[in-house]
Amino acid sequence: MNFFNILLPIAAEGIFTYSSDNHALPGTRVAVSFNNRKIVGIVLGETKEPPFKCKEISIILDEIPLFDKQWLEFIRKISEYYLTPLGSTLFGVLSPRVLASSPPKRPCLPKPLSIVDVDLSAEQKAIAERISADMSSFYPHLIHGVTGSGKTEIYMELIKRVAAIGRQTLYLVPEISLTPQLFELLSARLGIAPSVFHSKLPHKARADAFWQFALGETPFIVGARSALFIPSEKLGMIILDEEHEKSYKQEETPSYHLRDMAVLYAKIKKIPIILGSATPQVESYFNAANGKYSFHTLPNRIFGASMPTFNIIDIKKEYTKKIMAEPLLQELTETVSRGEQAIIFLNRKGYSTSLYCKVCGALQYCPNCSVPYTVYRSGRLLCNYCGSSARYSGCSVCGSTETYCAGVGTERVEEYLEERFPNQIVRIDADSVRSAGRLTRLIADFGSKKAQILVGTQFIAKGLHFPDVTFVGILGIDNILSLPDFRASERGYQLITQISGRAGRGKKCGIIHIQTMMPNHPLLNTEIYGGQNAFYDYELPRRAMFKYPPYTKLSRFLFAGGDERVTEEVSERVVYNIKKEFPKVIVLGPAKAPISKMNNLYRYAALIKSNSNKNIAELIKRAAAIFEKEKTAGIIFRADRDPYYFM
DNA sequence: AGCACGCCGACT
DNA sequence: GTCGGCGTGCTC
Repeated sequence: MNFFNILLPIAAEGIFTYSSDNHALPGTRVAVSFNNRKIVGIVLGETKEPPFKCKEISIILDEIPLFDKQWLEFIRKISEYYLTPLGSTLFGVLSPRVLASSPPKRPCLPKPLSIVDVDLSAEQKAIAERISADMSSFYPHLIHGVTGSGKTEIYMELIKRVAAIGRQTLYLVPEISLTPQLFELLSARLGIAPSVFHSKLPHKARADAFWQFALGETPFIVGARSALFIPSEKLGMIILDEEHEKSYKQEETPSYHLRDMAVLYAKIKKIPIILGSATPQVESYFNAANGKYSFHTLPNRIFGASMPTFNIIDIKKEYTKKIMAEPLLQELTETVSRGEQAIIFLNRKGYSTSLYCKVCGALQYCPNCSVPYTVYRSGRLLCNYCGSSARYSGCSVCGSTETYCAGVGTERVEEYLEERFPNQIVRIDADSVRSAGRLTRLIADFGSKKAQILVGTQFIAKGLHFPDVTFVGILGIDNILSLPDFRASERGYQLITQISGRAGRGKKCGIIHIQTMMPNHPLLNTEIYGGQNAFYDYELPRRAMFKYPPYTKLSRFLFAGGDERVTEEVSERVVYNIKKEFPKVIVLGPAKAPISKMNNLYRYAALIKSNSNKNIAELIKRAAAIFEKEKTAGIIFRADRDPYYFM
């Protein structure tokens, strides 16, 4: 009888011993009975007979190990870095259903399509050459290319070169359903229907795509976060586009950042990784500027399309309940009458961000969270944090039904514009694009010029290409710049640059109109947008001065519990001890989190700043141990390494 | 994670 | 008197 350590995808350490008469190599999948249910796990290795009786492996599923040593090492490193138990890590990176799926009986080779080649520009060609000079070692690259500079064409060229040496490319994008235009491009350049992988696919399709890539039947796969964890022996390159996207940071356990994990995996696999963005994250820019990544820049748009110009509209003086300032509306009217198209950006969905009682003035809050309800045109109230919804039946304080709305959302902008430009409005936000088909249709409507004006949230900031858009209106920038987050400036910069990138991609040039109450805010100084490095030259010294990344490493502790006083006390005891034990580390807090109650749990947070990664793992482990000792029932502790969310 | 066991509130 | 709420604990 042989004994094996099996890693199971469960929210715990997840390593259990099972026996078998047969032999199973590390990395092979096995089906076992666990707590009276059937579950598929991964063999970690052989072990000696344990002092307790153990169950037998039901079936060994693979002849050859599906997961190689490097993959297992990768998962271990993630578990160590984010201080997440190994089983939870496995559960979090690979869906148990995919893990349990079997390879299709027949290989499913990709369908060949006709190829449409383009000539790369000299700049594009030079970057492709430099990157492909060494394809067999770990080599991180950052391509900093302005919007419309043709980064994607470089990726296509590299995918071809990697395929030519019989290896595969993993192409990671932030939100796959938002890039319908990417599929056409990939098909046209590479001559095969791209294989895609993301968590919204039906289970069967997801399993098929997983196996297609794992078995090396397709030269590349386009995927969202979860695609990084498809094992592949022949993996030859990773591309991670829009590397600055904050959606790459996973909020669920393990709370990893996909960029950091992709770089780690490339290092383990000894392959090149290409990060691309028009607005790299400050940390990535810093890494590239310091030679940790190889730095490539594309300063010009292809086909000579010009960069847009800015128009800052100061609404301080004429601030009324008007949704758009008079000059903005006028410009919009002129744009539309010239037959050109416009995009209006606002980062708030729904009709209005707050509902007040007209009689007693009370703001109507979500009953579970310290957050005002968002109002929808349909009359529903919805909490964006806990998901609770209600129909308004009167003020929660005085019962009156007379209300007024403050704070504008995309639905309200749509309504406002619909009155002025009937049948010319398309709205794209998380509510209007519940399904991928719906999004494709809305994009097609705008692309075919059935509608002249597109209103939307962040959804419209990336990737879309409409040559006739010459007007971009940004309404919500003040909300973003005022967030209590050290990345607020960076977000503002990225958003303005990315949305600007939607204008003037054709022959005509575009104008970006920014409506603001803070016209003197440094991020609205157009010099910041005048050169590729200007923002970073402004931001890096500030990060250094206030001891923020990339100059320090951050972690965030969050304590949440049903009893406010008890939660606060526990957080104080844990943080007090940590401060005492780690005097060299800066610990801020604990303090009430900006959203002080969510889902009926009161929240306290602390921020840890340290000069290096060195002590952090130890510090977090200590904090968890102190918490275990100090906690009372019903209190949760979470440590988030490299946090991106501070609410 | 799931699933069982276990102890306190509103119903036939 | 029971149904069921989800808090705690265990799974090789």
